[in-house]
Amino acid sequence: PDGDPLVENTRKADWIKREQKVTVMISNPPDRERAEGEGGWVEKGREGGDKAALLDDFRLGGRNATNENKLKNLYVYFWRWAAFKVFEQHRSESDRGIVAFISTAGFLSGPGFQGMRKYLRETCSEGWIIDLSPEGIQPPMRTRLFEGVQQPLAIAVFVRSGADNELARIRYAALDGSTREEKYAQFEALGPDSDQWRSVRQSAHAPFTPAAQGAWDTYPAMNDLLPWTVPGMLPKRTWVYSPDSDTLRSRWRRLTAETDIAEKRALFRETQSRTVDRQVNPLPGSGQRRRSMLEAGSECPEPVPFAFRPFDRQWIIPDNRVLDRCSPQLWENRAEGQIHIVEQH
DNA sequence: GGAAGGATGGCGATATCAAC
DNA sequence: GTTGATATCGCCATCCTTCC
Repeated sequence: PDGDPLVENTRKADWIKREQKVTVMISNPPDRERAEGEGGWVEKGREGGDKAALLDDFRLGGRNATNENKLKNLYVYFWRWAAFKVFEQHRSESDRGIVAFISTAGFLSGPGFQGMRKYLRETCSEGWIIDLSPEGIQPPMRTRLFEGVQQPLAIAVFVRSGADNELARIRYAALDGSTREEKYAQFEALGPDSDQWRSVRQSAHAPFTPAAQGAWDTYPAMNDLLPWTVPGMLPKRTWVYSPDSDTLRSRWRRLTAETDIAEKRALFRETQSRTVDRQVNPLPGSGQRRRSMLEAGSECPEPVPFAFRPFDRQWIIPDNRVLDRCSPQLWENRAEGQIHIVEQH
């Protein structure tokens, strides 16, 4: 109701968020992936408005669009809103501002965030990246600044000090202490003029990670030497591979002998793309007809050896009905004497 | 004194989404 | 139907406390 102090405060806060010029924004934005629909007008644009959604400025579209579902994350919505509020909304009054966020570090180098990096480089004059988790995903407990957070984290400070056409000059430093306390000590010692700062690559889409020292960048990339790559198989069920092939045959017999349909579905481990009754095209080169698991007999397709992991050779059931992603190109190029190189990601 | 069960951390696996 | 990346998910060994 009117007059309620909480309501009044909320109105004032909304007014500041909507109308007031904000020069400095400091925050630890919430993080949640798959947050489509929770970004309000930042994500979807205003209803009936003719302007595109703010988030579109973080998108490259085209071939990169397949990676850009990663932008549907609460922390990205907050980044985009903060950048609008500080750098864009009141540009005619003042062209200066600072956004300083601690958030997950995915935007530093993820391919889906190339458009976000381009925006920040083009909008800002300078940037500082403090990588809090150079260990990568799931750092050891003792080095985590927040114990419950398995994701890599980073502090990013971006400054716009006026209109210019130069890309932002960005520096990078990592806190690589082996304990939380060491990291805090490194952080305390870090200042704007410290000599730990390393320059970040200059091009608009490049990761916010340091440029290579020495000759590394002059070496040929893996894709230059081996231009043909395909993803490996992703069965989405663990029973289809095993270190020995007899285990696979007995599992197959157990599954095909099951007459209770609910039990059969459970044993099969159904997913969105593979169910016991779905008709599935055969693997390339197998010459079988399109059929479902319900028609399968007790005879297991002859297991074939495959590279489960580097240096870990196992056996797999070569049947597309049990493989969510069989990687058809891989099967098409399966031939006697063919050599495959496994690239770890 | 030993069984039971919760809490924790290590480790590898997998569900999920939209674009294509 | 296929694809890439992830403040996840799930299993399991270990440690610790509680209970009988």
